Amino acid sequence: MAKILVVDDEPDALELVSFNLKAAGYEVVTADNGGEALKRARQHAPDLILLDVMLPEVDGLEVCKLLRRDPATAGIPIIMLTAKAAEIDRVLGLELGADDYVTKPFSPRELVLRVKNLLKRQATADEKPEQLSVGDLCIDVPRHLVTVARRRIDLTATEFKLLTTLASRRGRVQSREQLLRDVWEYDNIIDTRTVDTHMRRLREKLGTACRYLDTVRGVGYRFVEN
Amino acid sequence: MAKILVVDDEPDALELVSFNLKAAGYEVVTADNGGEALKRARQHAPDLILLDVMLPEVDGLEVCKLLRRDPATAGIPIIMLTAKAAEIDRVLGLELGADDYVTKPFSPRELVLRVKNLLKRQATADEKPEQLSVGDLCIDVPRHLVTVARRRIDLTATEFKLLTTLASRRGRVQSREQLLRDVWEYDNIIDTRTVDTHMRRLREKLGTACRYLDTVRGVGYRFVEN
DNA sequence: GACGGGTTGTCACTGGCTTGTAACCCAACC
DNA sequence: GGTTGGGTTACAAGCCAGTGACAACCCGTC
Repeated sequence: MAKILVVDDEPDALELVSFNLKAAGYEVVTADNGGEALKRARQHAPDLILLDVMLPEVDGLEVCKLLRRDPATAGIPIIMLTAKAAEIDRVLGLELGADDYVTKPFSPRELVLRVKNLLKRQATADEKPEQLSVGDLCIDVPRHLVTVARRRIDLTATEFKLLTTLASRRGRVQSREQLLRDVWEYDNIIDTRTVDTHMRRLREKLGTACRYLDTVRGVGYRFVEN
Repeated sequence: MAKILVVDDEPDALELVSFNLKAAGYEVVTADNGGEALKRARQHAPDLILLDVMLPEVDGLEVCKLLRRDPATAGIPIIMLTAKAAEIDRVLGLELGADDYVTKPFSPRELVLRVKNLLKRQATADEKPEQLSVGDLCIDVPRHLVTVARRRIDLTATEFKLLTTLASRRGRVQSREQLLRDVWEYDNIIDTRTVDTHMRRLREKLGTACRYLDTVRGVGYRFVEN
């Protein structure tokens, strides 16, 4: 199962967390200071890091920053452990890029739940193949290329993003609000027919391949499952 | 609002806690010994349990362990009440999996605060299951797909929401008013036969699977327990 | 800076499906 | 046997997605 690096300078806390993670079936690696943490992270390539903010010498925030800077560890999800809820949500999310945090004192069960959740999110996010293809439709994301039955289709930037967003969540219905958030990056959702219009253009260009795009009345749009 | 099970053998303490929780708007169920606690927990499926450590016969620690072992109650957050702070934080966290503890004597205000906090944490951590399935009926929420015996059933948005609302509260009767609030998001409840009509359409489309939908005369509708 | 092609967001219109309501009927309960 | 409450049928209003048109905008070129 997944390997987790736990970083904390207090032996008791380290023990508490390790015990519970092991009980939940995870493999655990520990470190009791920042330098050690960086070394272990590179060495063991854990699937997730639990990082205490309060550490002697190099503190947790710094460690987090360094982990993110190193390409070898930049992709590893991090959960920060902290005593102060107030300070954290500002600094953490924005500057450092931790993925979640748990405030002390925490219940072991909650911690394990968070770990589980984050690993799951990671797992689903990870499967980001560069090429999506279904039937005779093929989408090459980095090349920004779409083909239907080997014939190239020219899409605009928005159309392409709309298509890939739908295709990457194949089978799941996406509401118009969801699409506006993810494709257009609109925060405040205003009522327009923008999504519909773009779907129409997309379908028109896709020709026969438009059969992969479902409308779910009253809900949104969906890329067919198979 | 949330339902809380309070377990304590001293009537005064029980009364004090109950009173304050009720004042804070919670529904309260009580038990004055371990056996009773286990029974009530299974029976009422509370959202949180307040558990005194010192109980006659089966003590609180044991109750906690047993609650965790039973799948029906394993997911319910537990706050332990104890006189001794020292003993608890190690034992508790490691072996038992309580989520928080409060040392006696406590201020009612603090207790309510802890309860509120834990419920909030729970709410955010809780992931609702994406797929509901009973017998040959399968409901996939993100895909917006319903199948009966592998055959796909086309439902309208309202029908789908009605079905998932009932199915997610399996076994519990939902009044028409409740359904109008949750499915239709109506504030002011007017007396119509809207719910009935939709139930009829839903049953018609579900075919044989309509056996999962009960009518409870004079009360409302229910998705069968199993 | 003016022009032109391409892209994008908004709007009005429309047909069809969804949905709320009323009327009627039947079954269960008293 | 009356009454209550839900099932059933029918229907009109309203909503919703598809569509065509268009103005605003971006961006490269002249």
